[in-house]
Amino acid sequence: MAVKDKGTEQLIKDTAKRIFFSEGKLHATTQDIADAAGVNRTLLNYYFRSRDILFEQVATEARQEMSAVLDPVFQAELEFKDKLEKLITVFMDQATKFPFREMYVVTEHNRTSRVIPEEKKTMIKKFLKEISAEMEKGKIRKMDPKQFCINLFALMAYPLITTCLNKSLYSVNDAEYLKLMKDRKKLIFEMIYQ
Amino acid sequence: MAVKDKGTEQLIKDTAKRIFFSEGKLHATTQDIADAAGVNRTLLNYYFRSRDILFEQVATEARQEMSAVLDPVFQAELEFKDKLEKLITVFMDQATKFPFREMYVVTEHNRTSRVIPEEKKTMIKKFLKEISAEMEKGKIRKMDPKQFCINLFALMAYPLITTCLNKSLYSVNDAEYLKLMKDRKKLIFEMIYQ
DNA sequence: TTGTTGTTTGACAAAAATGTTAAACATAAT
DNA sequence: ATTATGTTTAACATTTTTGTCAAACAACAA
Repeated sequence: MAVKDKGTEQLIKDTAKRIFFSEGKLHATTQDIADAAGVNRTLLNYYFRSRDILFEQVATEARQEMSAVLDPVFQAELEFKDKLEKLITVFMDQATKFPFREMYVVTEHNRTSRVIPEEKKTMIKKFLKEISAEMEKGKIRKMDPKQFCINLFALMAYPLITTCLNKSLYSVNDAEYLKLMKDRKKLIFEMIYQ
Repeated sequence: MAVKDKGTEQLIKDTAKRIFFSEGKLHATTQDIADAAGVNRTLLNYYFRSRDILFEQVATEARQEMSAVLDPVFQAELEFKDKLEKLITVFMDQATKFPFREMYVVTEHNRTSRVIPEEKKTMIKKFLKEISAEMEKGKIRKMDPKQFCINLFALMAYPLITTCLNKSLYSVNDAEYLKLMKDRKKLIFEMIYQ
């Protein structure tokens, strides 16, 4: 029997997150999740009433977990350089564990066109200002600061979403690809800063 | 009634591609597709026998269309600089029309771990060699050429997948985002070359 | 006209996925 | 031992999605 330390409810959520965010099986059924968790499917209904509620809760927690990790970095009182390094480290560690979590949020956003809270937008605007300031200092190539942000997240997120495909395309094994991803932290920083 | 010039069979495939690759509705049912095409759902079975066959055919054609557009550029006898510019133009035009086509191929690849044909790998190896040569010439920052490739596709593909989310996050409208994407062609080139 | 072919439709059947219920079970408190 | 509480299970019901089929239809040839 699987580990049920934190209780069945938590086990079910953790399993759903693993299937969605780590394995990228976006079409998983409740039966798939129950099987992977080693529990009776009925328990998903017992704890979450319905599939939709479970999925919504998982999506909500995904957003919260991302915010909990990223927001403190965005808002930290750090030199921009240090903030950027921190951001890259933190984001890529997360994206290594849960490469499809952002993709899940994106497709959910497409489906529901959920509203982004104002404070989040404000936070981003402040970050964009910091980027602009850094451009003035000549530390970053001049461009629309939004482009800088878009570049940053593209460079971090995309290679982990396409891990499986890339390993095939470039004929590298798991260890080699992991090494590539590890090296990227420094590489991305050097690419966009100074 | 919708345009059925190219015949119902083609209309169904085109509609499926639009829903999957342009709108990013990866969970679409046969009924969704039939409705969007304005035809009776039974016709999907009449022309394609089953949902799986239709979806597989759509995936196969997606790969073929991407190859048909990209391979000639990869294999063209051009200065690396020109090849790179061409690649960016061609890829981003495609990705603008079908932002989720690559994502579809990726998730399909995850599901089926389909084998990449040897000639494709060979083509990529040759491209990686060209990248190495360009690094020797000092035209590209030195790094593992695979990283260069990964960077390139990340910068091109990701912003279009996350269009909807980004428009919300950065508070820009459709026209402004389109402009950003248009400007990216030049921006990406300048970022990774010279 | 009649027959032939391919296409389209609605009614129905089957399969897949989700939801509900009552009963079994475990555990601890009384 | 009994009751109470929360958890788990199997059997069943419902809903959703997919597949089949016979009949209707259209266009055209004999």
